[in-house]
Amino acid sequence: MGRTPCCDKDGVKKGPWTPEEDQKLIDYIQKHGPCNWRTLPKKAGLRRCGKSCRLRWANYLRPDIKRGRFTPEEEDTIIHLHSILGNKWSAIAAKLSGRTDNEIKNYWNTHIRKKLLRMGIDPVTHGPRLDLLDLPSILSSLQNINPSSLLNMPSMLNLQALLNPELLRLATSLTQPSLGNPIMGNNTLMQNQIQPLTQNITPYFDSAKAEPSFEQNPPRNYGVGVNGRVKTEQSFENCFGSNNVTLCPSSTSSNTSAFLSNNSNQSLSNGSNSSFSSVFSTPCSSSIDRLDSSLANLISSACSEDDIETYFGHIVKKFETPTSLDVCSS
DNA sequence: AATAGGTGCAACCGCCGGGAA
DNA sequence: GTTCCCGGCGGTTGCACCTAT
Repeated sequence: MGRTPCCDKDGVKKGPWTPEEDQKLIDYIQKHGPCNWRTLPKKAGLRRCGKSCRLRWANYLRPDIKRGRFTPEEEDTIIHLHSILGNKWSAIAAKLSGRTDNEIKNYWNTHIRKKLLRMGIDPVTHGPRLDLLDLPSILSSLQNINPSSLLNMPSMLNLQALLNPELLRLATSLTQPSLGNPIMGNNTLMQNQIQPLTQNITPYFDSAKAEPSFEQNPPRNYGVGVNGRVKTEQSFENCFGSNNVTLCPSSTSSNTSAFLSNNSNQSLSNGSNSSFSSVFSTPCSSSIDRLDSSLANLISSACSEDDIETYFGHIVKKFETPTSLDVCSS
């Protein structure tokens, strides 16, 4: 049995609200409060559906609604929350006082979404646009890594004071045989070595300190982060520390994809469309020297927390996604 | 000046979950 | 346990306005 309509369709007005209708609704709610939307229109003298009244009140007439353009801070908040919550507009609206879910949804679809697309960022995953990536070459180059090199992983974990925790997550993900990881297979030795070491990781990265406003640290431009803000020297020092790392601003430097497709031992400053890349300077930290060159290059190729997180997030996710073969074999 | 295409946003639609009967 | 109602949510539509040609 289907639901009965929320209102009698006959005689119910649709379309834009007139100022008179608005006033009737406001008057009624101010007098009686917003209760029982189904019966409200009749009592208020409106030829409208109760749902329409609720929407009009919630999205337009409510006195606590903030009008006007979204501030950069609000935009940052929306992007951040969307990366966590997805299209949960009401949940996002709950964190932004005075903004409605409808308003945020509209703003996302008309402004932020397009802005992210222009920046090469997938507005759904908040990772790089997969339609711009040569994913097969990325995956094939990863598969070319010598598995024995990953035995140095504990050394890499010693870098936790320097490196982005997302890199750490990547490294540990690469060693998870349970994820159908094509590199490690069922290497339980690796698992046994890595698992204990990853128990007590305390990343240096402090998201509260990352990416301070451009106004505070304008001098050097290291590219644009996911939220569109310009990364600065200070923001990277906040992420990685400044002792062993030199960041190289570059407009045409290699991105992770291009680097990985080379499966390289090379520096990364050639030919890419990445908004940011950086390389470790020489001398590298001694810890990095201890790593296998393939893995070291994997790490050094992607000092941008945004780049590495998004690129490898996709790759790891790819590993985690069961294929038809996986399903058959299990 | 005319008009086609793009943009922004209010409003609608269909579906869902929770709770009352 | 089932049915029904209500409020709420996310996706989509329609239209006014803007911009480029």
